[in-house]
Amino acid sequence: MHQDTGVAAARKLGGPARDEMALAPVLTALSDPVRLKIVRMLADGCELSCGSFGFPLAKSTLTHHLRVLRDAGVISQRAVGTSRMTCLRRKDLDARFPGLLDSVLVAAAVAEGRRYAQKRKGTPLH
Amino acid sequence: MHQDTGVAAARKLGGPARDEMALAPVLTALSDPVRLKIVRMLADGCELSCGSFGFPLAKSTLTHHLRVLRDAGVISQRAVGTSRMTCLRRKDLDARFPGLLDSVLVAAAVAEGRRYAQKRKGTPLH
DNA sequence: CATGTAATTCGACGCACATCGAACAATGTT
DNA sequence: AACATTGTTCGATGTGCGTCGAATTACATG
Repeated sequence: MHQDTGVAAARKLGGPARDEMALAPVLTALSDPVRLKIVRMLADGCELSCGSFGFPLAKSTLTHHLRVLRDAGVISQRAVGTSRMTCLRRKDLDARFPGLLDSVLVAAAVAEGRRYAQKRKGTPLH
Repeated sequence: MHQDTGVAAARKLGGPARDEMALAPVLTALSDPVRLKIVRMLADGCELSCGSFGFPLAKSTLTHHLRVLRDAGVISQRAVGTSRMTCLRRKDLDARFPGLLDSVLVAAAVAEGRRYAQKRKGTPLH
């Protein structure tokens, strides 16, 4: 089958191991508006299927973006039926790059003119 | 023929105003290894001339990278003799995107295997 | 088995970017 | 004035990325 080809590779729908996550790919992944939006949608810990994002994009384009995020280690995906559920690898990200994801999420909210209601507890939005 | 986005295109050497700084350009600027290195070199508040970076790059390439950083609002430059002194716009960055720069600097240090010696004290040098 | 749904792979296209060298401009220095 | 130092601007080039549509795989269900 397919086992880690040593460096990089990022096989297995899971992406790189925590220690193998590099900074540049993460920043590159987050620097695209579409991908940043994806990350923001997943920020509350939910799992979404590819079709649930609702972007006006070709499916192949979405697949591409999700692969960039996955290869960088930002998200992970698991197969459920014919779908692929996507979620943030928040724990790994926070462990590897403390504070980075949070500050990017805050910055994204700020840049959008909104306020970041430090959720992650009682307040369920949408 | 080079860009001039029309929207506040960094007309003076100072780059965009604090409120006009956007997130994507900042992340894009930081996602390049050369530019990230530049930012790290400036992280302690020092001012550096273009020649002081010591990169094995053509001067025009360095100019390009500095312009990307400046247009994003990450650095500012001022003319001193025949040199251009470059420094981080830390205050503006921290005000606009709280925690972002610090977490990126920490992440860069982590990704390099080193430790980040939180050398930020209350002393506003210069 | 046939049909349908969900997502990936596969070119292909256009644009943006990192890089370079050469020419230009601005500012010292002799 | 002539020269040296420091950066910028100007093409040019190769690579990578975002986008698409069409073909393909994987799974579910009639």
